[in-house]
Amino acid sequence: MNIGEASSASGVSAKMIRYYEQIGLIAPKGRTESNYRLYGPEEVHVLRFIKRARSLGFSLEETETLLKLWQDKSRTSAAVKEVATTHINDLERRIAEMQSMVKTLKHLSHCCGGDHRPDCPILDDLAGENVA
Amino acid sequence: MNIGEASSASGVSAKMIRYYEQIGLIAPKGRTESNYRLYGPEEVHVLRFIKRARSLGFSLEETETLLKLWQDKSRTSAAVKEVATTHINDLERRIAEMQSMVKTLKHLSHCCGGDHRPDCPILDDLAGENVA
DNA sequence: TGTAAGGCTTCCCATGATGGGAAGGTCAAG
DNA sequence: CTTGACCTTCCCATCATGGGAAGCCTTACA
Repeated sequence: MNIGEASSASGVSAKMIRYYEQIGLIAPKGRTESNYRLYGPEEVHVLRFIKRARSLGFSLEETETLLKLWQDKSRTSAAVKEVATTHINDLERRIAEMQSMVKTLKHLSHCCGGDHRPDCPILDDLAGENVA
Repeated sequence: MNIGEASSASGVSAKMIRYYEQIGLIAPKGRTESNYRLYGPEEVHVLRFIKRARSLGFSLEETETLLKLWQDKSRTSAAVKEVATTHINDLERRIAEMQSMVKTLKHLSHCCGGDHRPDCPILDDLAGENVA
């Protein structure tokens, strides 16, 4: 199967498949005489794996680690769990940061008239004027 | 004041001050004979404004909008509030996405032994095997 | 059989916000 | 007068993705 078919079978764009190949994540099974990349069901499976990992927020580097663990039959589930746990902690840290932003912004918005007048506690806060 | 002083007075790195200048966010008050950038308290105030906006998660583009509104004495607070509201919605959407990832990952982690054995529901999920 | 359409190749560029670092000019203190 | 700390511009890297050009290949149809 060509790259276009592998793309629609996996949901990963052809552009990305080539990029993943470039960074060593996945190689085509071979090439045709005319240099077209060739993929089999194995490769599509790997592409789906990558896509699922990305959709759970894993970086490509983490995804590579997970992929290697997947292919390593002598892995321990502890090793996998550690990658996941680290990622969960990272996500939770970022969520907390954003929630803090939202909290501040909602407070400022609540205090802002939102009318035709120029007075605005949001701008006052950004300008460092301790009004709100 | 030179860029170094403006940097420590505002908390924005010299590198970033130059970048913000490049994209048209802030210009130095002038230059010395030897081409050094010169800043006054006004400019430091603007830099602090930018920094605060960034810390609330606004993009540089949104920050530019807010900066223009700040400097426009005939702005309406409604215009400012709209920028903030859009940003809040964006943050909340991203928070929800990440929370969904965390939820899934926590479930998978919970089901994962985390021991010396290779069996791992996390990998099974990534591989598309509907085990967990 | 010729041609047109669409798929494939590689290569370069852009994003957003930030940092690293080199090469070279400037300033202030000793 | 030298040294070190500052400043200048310029280029490169990050992370994951997309856009697009130039050129080759394949397939389908007239």
